[in-house]
Amino acid sequence: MSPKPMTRPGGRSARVQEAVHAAVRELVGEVGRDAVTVPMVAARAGVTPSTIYRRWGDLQELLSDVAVERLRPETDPADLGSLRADLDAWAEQFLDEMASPSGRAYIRDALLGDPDGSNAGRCSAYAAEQIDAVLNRAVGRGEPVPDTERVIDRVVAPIMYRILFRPGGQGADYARELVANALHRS
Amino acid sequence: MSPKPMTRPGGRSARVQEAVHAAVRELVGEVGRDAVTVPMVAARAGVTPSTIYRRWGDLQELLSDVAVERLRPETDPADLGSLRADLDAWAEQFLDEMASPSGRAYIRDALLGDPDGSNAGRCSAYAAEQIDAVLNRAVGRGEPVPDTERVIDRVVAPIMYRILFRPGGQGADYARELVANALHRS
DNA sequence: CAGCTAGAAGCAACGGATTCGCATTAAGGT
DNA sequence: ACCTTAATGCGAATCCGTTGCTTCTAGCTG
Repeated sequence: MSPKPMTRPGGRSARVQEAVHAAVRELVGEVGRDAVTVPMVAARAGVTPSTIYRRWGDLQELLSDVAVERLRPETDPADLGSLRADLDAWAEQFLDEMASPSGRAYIRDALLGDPDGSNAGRCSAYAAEQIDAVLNRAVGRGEPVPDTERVIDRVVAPIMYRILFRPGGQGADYARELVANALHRS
Repeated sequence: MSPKPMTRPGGRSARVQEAVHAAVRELVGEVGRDAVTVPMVAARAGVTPSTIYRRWGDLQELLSDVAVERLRPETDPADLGSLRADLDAWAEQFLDEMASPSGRAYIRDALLGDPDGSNAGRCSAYAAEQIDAVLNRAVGRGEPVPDTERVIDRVVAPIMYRILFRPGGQGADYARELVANALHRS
């Protein structure tokens, strides 16, 4: 949960971290992402700026940290009765959320302050978990299912690539087409 | 070639732009990307910081600008006699270049300081051009070829996704596997 | 070819972000 | 309950980023 290994997770550190995260969320909503500064966050969180610089090192790393938390899915994928329906629904929702202006901003922030790629790795893990849940349900139904990696390569990767490298949104039909390709002769 | 429309392409502006770009390349190599600052670049380029801020607005946009130029492929894809061989070779080289630490850094920088996504769009266009060249050659040979979009979705997107979101490099065999999937029953 | 115009770069000063050393506090273990 | 040490608070010094104004030069016009 913390960007740098927290050797002492107890009370105060956790409180500070939560206060800072909350302050970032509030301020981004109030003054806009580009206007947020470290001293501003520190004041709102009741903390000194040096604390933030020491723990996160950088405004970008802090924003990256917060962005990853907002990219974490809150609910399990819906169960619509079949693998195809579940994947279609999940891919459409994923595309919608990620392609929205705020979604794009969070993705960019998450990648931005992330020298070692660990935050990006967490985003990828979230998607993999959701897909695993869908696939495991399908296995329980006795349906033939593709590999998780295959779904990531065929559905998640193209969606993210287009969002990042090809401004100009894609529709829900594109998501369904990708799902069809992923399930084809699985 | 310039981030903001250059209404006066003549002598001085062009010289300044080239000097600044060269300074960035040198400094990134010398002190590392994270240690580069605008005043540093300005001093090296023999320019005042305000000039850089006015033309690029931001260190990130400047780095993005330089990164895109370094991501531009210098040579056309090799002609090895068959679509499969050409695509294999291209995908392997692409993966190699992009997955290297400096490649990752350039990709991140290109995406980073890019509010409107135009730099990212250029990167995508570079890859599309290279793929088009390979596919057109194959058409000339009478080979059946997949759609460019299909190759992007099946080969380029997974590679970029893994590089960006899954630290922990992929080998050349992964690139070949993706190409095989893209050509399968094309 | 000379003068005009406007865009681009130089200059300087201000405000704020970032860093650093040192004192203080509070976890976690003994 | 005490001790060790990580983590935070505090304040000063530094450097970056920003802005208004001036100067210069490229490109146009007559």
